[in-house]
Amino acid sequence: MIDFYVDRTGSVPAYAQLVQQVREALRLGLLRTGDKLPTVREVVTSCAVNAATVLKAYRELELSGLVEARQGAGTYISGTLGGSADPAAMDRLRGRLRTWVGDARQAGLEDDDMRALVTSVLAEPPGELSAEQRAAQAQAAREQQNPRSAGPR
Amino acid sequence: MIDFYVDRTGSVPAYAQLVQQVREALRLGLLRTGDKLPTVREVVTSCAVNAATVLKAYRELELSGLVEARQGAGTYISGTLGGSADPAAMDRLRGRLRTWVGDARQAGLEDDDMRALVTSVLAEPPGELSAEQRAAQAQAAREQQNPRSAGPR
DNA sequence: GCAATTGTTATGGTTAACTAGAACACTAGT
DNA sequence: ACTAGTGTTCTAGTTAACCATAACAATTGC
Repeated sequence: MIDFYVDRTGSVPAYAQLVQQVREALRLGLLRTGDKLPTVREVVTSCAVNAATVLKAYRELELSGLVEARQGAGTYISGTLGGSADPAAMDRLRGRLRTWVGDARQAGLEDDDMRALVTSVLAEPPGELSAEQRAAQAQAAREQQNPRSAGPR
Repeated sequence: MIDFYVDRTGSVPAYAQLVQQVREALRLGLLRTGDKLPTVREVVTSCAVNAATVLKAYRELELSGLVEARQGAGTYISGTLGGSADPAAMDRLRGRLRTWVGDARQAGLEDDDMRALVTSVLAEPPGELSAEQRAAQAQAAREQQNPRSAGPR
């Protein structure tokens, strides 16, 4: 059971935070089709928000086909998000990212610095790879297909 | 000269978008002390927002010590953000991240999937559970929630 | 059938973000 | 001194998010 966390100090609407947490959990595989979301009243008491706010979040999720609400029963996951990726590949990517984050922290970068870097790289137009980057990418792809035969790091 | 971009379709306040763009440019080294920001009226015409909105953004930046506004002259960068990291190290980290993003794309991940992964890794305290352990925990929680049925209906 | 639980709707009020238009105050260049 | 460009303030209005309360509707479990 996902448990929500709402931060009212910022300017991010509470309902948007709830929606985003469900979407993120779906992307990470922490929620699957059939899983039950907390009831509206549970979220109301645990997050100190209004029922209409929770309902707005759940309704937005339902409109995008991610959940299904049934009166008297509850709200259940009914869709997927991106999760078409192989869990094992996902896990390898997470491990490499964890290493990268560790190195970045050691270089003095704060979390926000890393987030800015990610935003910047994701915004770069794809397909402008240098030969060096292409080689590195090919090597990494080989390692991902055959994780046992670890090549030069 | 930075040029702002404001998206009014979402629920993110316009002034917050301006602030965030300046902070991000500072973190990436795209803006330095002494650089001039666009004038209030320039932003008003280029982004179709109100002068009060731009002023609110610039004021917030000034309160956090990042910029300095001088009447009749303009608004200038007067502070730094995190960017204490060595530019060369920054470049290396960017290159590695670019490779990682390429591999993630090849594995079928969308940009939002990667963002969720980054958020998740940044949120885990040093020495956190591995992805497999987290998945196992999520599965156990699901089974405890729905002991006999596999889903709704 | 009945009671408890759940999602849903309705009404009204509060607050903050944003917009609009105008005017003011300071500075730099001529 | 003058003009133009700059940041700044003011008043007023619109919109959206959120809260509070209550009632309604459908399902579940006994």
